[in-house]
Amino acid sequence: MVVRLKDIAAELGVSVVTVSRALRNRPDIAEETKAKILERVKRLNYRPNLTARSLVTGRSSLIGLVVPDLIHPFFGEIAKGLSSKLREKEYYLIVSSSESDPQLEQNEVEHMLAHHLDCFVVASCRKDTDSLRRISEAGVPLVLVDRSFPGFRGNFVGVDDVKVGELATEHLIAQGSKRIAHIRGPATSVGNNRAQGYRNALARHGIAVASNYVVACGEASDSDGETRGRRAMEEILALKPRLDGLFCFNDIIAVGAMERALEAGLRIPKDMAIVGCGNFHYSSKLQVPLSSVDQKSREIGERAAKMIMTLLEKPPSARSRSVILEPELVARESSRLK
Amino acid sequence: MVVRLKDIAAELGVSVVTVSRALRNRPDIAEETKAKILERVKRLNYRPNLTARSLVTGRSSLIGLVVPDLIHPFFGEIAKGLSSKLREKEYYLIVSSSESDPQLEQNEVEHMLAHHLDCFVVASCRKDTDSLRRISEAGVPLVLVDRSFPGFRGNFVGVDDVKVGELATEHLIAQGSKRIAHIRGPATSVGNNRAQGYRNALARHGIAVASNYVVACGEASDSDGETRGRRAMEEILALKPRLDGLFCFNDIIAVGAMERALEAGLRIPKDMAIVGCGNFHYSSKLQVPLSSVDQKSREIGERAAKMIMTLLEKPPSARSRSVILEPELVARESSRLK
DNA sequence: GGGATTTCCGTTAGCGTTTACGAAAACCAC
DNA sequence: GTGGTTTTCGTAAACGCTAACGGAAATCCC
Repeated sequence: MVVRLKDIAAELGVSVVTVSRALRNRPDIAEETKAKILERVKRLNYRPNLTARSLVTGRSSLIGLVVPDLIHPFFGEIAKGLSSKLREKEYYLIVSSSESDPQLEQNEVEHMLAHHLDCFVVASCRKDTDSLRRISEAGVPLVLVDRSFPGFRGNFVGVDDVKVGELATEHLIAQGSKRIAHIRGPATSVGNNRAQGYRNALARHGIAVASNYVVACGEASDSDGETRGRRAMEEILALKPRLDGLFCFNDIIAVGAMERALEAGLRIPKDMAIVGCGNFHYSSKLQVPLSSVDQKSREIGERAAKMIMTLLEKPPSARSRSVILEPELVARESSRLK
Repeated sequence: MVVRLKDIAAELGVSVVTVSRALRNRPDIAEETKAKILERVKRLNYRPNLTARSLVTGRSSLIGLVVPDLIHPFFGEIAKGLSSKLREKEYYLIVSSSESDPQLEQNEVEHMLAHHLDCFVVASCRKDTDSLRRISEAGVPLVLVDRSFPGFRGNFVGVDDVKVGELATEHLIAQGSKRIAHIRGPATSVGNNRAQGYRNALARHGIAVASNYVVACGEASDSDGETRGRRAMEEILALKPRLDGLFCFNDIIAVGAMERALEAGLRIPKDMAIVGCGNFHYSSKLQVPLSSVDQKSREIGERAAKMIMTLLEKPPSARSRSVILEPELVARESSRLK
């Protein structure tokens, strides 16, 4: 049924190894026999069994991607960027969603380890670095995306999240907002850094940071991000005097918050200017087009792919590399006051 | 470094096969030795090398998913549904995006075949069935999702697209629209069936179908779906007398069309009621919340997963199975006239 | 208590490929 | 031509695991 090296070898009266050599373009084979073999290979539509190859070479051509959510446009973009670059080198992506469940993430990593992947790309949803450590212990290269872990040395590709917070907040200040709230994300590097950026910007402009201006909305997982945004907005609406600016951890939360604010009769941006983060492709089509800080998701995927390829092709270096991309503000109606 | 069957066997003074038996819970092993082995396995954190296992069993625990676009919420949902169900049986998903490029799809299928996947799930973007045929010839089970091919017998999971067109159009008629346009999709089963449903509904209500009421927008790939929607709307705006209803092939196109219509000064739904398809999660948040026919994307993924599991666990039956899900209309403001 | 089962475990072979090594053939210089 | 080098190919072993078989020990039955 399926053609093997052996079949081609038998047909041509050469050894299996010779065929293998022709296929991998090895130098120690005569041009003439190589041509003969390749012709037959093509005609029989032969494809090497990568499982067998993997077993002996120890390389699977498989890259594992673990993200909290496959639907989330941010991770979708990363997957797309990764996939398109990896394709060129015939690497394939095996994906898993942790559903923002730390235990599930750990399980998935454990299972994927059994497949002997060449590299892992992980946006971890864990508080600790247990799953990352397991990967490293297994000797598998690892690239973190989006979320870094202060205590964990490793390769990383992501955006400068402090800058994200600064950019958004500076923009709100520039537009004239005086009392600016922040609906913050979870206590990950991302959530912390964006909040830090928010505080930096306020401090730089001599604005005192009122602690009740920062509202936590818990794990901003994506199925209920909107609901969380709505709830957070209710807290904000209760504050006196009324706030006039808001920076949200991400666009999903911003959507929920904005909806709630509109329901409460606020005019956006006149009564409250809002900036989100993520610049999801639908953000421009909303009831009030949402200003957002672009996280360069596509580029994160592409740069991660590039990093993987050097990781796998160069001799393994102990040094870990970081790529920190610059975020970019996309101003739309939700914050356009001037 | 990494633990192998051999290591455990040596440590315990038993044969490799015995350890293998304990791991796979085979009957022909004493409870006592099994317990002893499993304890050691756990302590050493052993995981079987699935590559090696795959080579001998011929089963990889890997399912291939080929879709036109990873960002598209529809396919994202399918991937999520698939992944969550497959996880239970420890199958993993290896994904590839064809970027709506038929040649690329063919290449990707060809490459993935080399990985000896247990099953393929494909939403093909080809006009012919060449890539599907290659999969079948290789003896790999195949489940088509979303798009079926009239000439091709095979397993299928999707929504009843004729019904989709009927549902949308009937709804517009019920809302009082008299002259209803359709921005149709590509000439695939999906595009054709939805257009057919549109015509069915009109015919059923004795409304003549004007051929220039149906506007083709070409390959509705997703990066430029909006632009295509805008362009199609321009054609529609040029028609006299002005149309008052529109059914769009999908929500992305609908977004573009709607934007263009609003720019032209039309009020939606008053001047023109619009229904899209796909019920993307952001459709409800648009400038004018968009009515849409839900295609049950999540369920498609889950049902496909279920189908795969019976395909792989039952002895291979020659009969191919189809699961046709019922679409559901979600009416929102863009079509609410009464 | 002897033959037939049953239970348990080991030996052998093989999955399809690559790596390492060695040998034959061809070529070379003098 | 002889010795050495280069080119080209084949043989053997291995990757980590499982399937198939067979044999020894324990158990059973009457």
